[in-house]
Amino acid sequence: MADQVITLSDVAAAAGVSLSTASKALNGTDRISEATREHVRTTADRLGFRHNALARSFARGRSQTIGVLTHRASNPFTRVVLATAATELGAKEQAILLYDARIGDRDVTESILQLRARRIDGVIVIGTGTSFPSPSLTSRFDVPVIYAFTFTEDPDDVTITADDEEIGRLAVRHLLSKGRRRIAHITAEPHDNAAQRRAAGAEEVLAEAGLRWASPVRFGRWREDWGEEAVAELLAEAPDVDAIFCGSDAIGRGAERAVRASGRDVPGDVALIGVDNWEQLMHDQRVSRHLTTIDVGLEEIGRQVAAHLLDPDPQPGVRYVAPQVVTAKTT
Amino acid sequence: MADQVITLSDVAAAAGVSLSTASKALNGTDRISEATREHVRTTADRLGFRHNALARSFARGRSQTIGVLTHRASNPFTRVVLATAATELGAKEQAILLYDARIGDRDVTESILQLRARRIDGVIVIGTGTSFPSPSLTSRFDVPVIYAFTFTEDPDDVTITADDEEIGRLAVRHLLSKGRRRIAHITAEPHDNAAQRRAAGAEEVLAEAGLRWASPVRFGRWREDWGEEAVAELLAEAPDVDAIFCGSDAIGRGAERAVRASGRDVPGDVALIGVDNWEQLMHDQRVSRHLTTIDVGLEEIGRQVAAHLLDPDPQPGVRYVAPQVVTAKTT
DNA sequence: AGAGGAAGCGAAAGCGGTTTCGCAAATCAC
DNA sequence: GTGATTTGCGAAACCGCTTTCGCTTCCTCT
Repeated sequence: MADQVITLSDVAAAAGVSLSTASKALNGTDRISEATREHVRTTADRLGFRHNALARSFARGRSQTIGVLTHRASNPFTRVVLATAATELGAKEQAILLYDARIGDRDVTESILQLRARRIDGVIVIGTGTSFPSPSLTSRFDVPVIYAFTFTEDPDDVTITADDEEIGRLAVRHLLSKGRRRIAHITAEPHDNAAQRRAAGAEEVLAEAGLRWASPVRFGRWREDWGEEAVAELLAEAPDVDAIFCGSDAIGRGAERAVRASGRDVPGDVALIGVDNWEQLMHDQRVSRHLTTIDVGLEEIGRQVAAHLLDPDPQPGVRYVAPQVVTAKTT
Repeated sequence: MADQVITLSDVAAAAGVSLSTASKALNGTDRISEATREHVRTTADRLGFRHNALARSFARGRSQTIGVLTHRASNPFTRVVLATAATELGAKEQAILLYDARIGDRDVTESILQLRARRIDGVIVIGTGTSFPSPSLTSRFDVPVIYAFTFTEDPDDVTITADDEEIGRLAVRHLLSKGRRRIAHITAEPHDNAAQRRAAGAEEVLAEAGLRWASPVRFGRWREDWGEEAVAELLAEAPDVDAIFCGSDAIGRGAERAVRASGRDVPGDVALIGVDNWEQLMHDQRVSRHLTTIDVGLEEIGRQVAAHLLDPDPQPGVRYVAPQVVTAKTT
C-alpha cells in the first residue's frame, strides 16, 4: 500500500545525475544527450518512479483541472455533455471542477474568483441548448473558455453547439424521402430558441419542395402530454396528415400514443420523427430502435469541447455539430 | 482580466507581518493574538487575496481532487451518479478526475498508480448496477474508496447502491394497493443481479399476500422491444392478467404498446409499473408523468457518495438507498 | 593549432505556501 | 523582585519539481 513513494531525487541519485538533469531527461526538454536521457529513464522505470503530479502542475503554474460552469447539472442534456467531456479530459489527465449555478448561493463572480485562485487551465460553460444565451465570461479569465450547447452574445467566443436548423432540415427531408407530403410539426414554446430554429430549418426544406405545413405549427411544451394533446387537436383539424415532425422524442412518444388511439397505424398512416435520441441516451449500447429520431450530437459536442480545450489555439466562433437521422420503426 | 494576482506575501507585506504569521493567521492555527489575526484577515480581504489552492493543496499533500473509476461513463445511470456526485463535490471545492475503463488501454493498475501519483483525496468506483461485482480496490489506495451503484466481494468496503429487492417489493405492493391480483413480471436477463433481486423482492410480497405470479416470470433483455414481445406471449398464455411489473421503463414502454395493441385499456384492464424513472431522468424539472415507475434513487446515491467521501470516517458496509414509487397514469 | 559555437550538465533560484523551532516579551507564582 | 511559564511572532527549512544561467567539454572550421 503506502510503499515508500519514489521521488525524482531518488531517481537522480540512483542514476548518478543531478536533480535538474533527471527532470530534464524525463521531460524531454532542454539539451540532454540521448544516452543520459535513456539512462535516467530506465532508472526511473526500474525504481517505479511516478511524478508527483500535484507538485509538477504546481511548479508549472497549471492545475491540470478544467473548471465547468453549468446552469443546472441535473439537466439530462447537460449531463451527457458533461460526462463525455469529463471522460475525454480524464484520458488526458485533466480533472474537472464543477460549479453548478443551482447549488449554493455562490454567484458567478465568486465562482470565477475561485476558479482563478485554483489556477484552472480552462473553462467550459455548458448551457441547456434552448432559450437563453449564456453571458460571455471569456474576458474574465485568462485561460481558454469554451461554450457548449449554448450560445453567447460575443461572436468571438469559442462555441460548440447543436445545429438546430439542420435538425429541422433533416427531419423534413427524411419524411419527404418516405413519400410523405402532408406534414405537421408539434414543438415546444414559441420563444424557445431551439424550437424556433428547428421549425425554421424544417420550413426551409418544405418550401424548397413546394410544400407547406399540413396545419400550422403547434407550439407548446417539451413534454409527452403536450404531444398527446396536440395530436388530438391536429387530427381533428387535418385528419389526412401523413407525417408529424415532433420537436423532441418526449413529444413524439405522446404523439404516437394519440395517433394510435385514433385508430391510425404508425407508420402506415402517419409517420413520426422526433429529436434527441432518447433511446440511445438511455441505453448506451446499440439497441433496436422504436421511434425514428434525430441525434443532436451531444456526445460529439462533449468530445469536441474537450479537444478544443486542449488545443493551443482554437479558432473563435460558433461550431455546429452535425445531427444524424436515426431511422427506426415509426417512419 | 489578468489583474495581478495577490499572493500571501503581498498580504503579509501589506499587514506588516511575516509570511509565516500571515499563513497562520489565515489558517486559524498556531498561537496568534486575536488582534494580529484580525488585522491580517482584513488586510487580506481588502487586497482581495485568495489562496492559491494549488500551492496550498500541494503543501498539504492533498490535491482537492477525487478519482472516479467507471466501467462505462456513457452508461446513462453512471452519468447520473457521476453528474450528481460531481455537483456535490464541486460545491465543496473538490474536483474529479475521471478514468473510464472503456477509454484508452490503461488498465486498472495503471489508473491506480496515476491516481496515487496525483495524490488523490479519495476514489469513487461507479458500477452499472447490474450483473457484475466490482473488484475491490480499497486496499490498493491509502485514501477512502467508495463504491457506487455496484457491489464488491469485500463486505468491509463502503458501498452505496440501489435496493433492488425493495424495488420489487414496492412495485408489487403498489399494484396490490390498486386492487390487482393477477400480476405478471417481465424483466431482463436471468443472470442479471438487479433483475434477480427485483424479482425476489416482488415474489416475497406476492407470497405474503397469498398470491403467485399470473404467469411465470419472463426473463429477456432490458429493452423496449423485449417488453413488446413478452407481452404478446404473456397475453396469449394468461389473457386475464390485470397488472404487469416491468423490470425497467424501457420494457414498460414496449409492454404498454403491446397491451394497447391487443385492444386492452391501460390502466383499465392492465396496470403497468416500470423501474428507472426515465421521464424524470430525461426531464429534470417536474413533468406530468405517464408511466408509473419506481425511482431507484440514483441522484441520492450520487449525493451520499459525495457526503461519505468528505466524511472523515464512514462506516464500512453496504448502504441501500430507498427507492420511491412515482405514480402516474398507467396504474 | 586556435577561435568560436554548440552541446551537456549541475548549482541555484524559484513556485506559494505550511510548519517547525527558537527567541523575546509578557504573564504568572511565590 | 526573581525565576518559571506562557504567548506571539519571525527565520528558516521544506514540499518536489521546473527552469534559468553559467561553467565545462567537445566539435568544427579556418
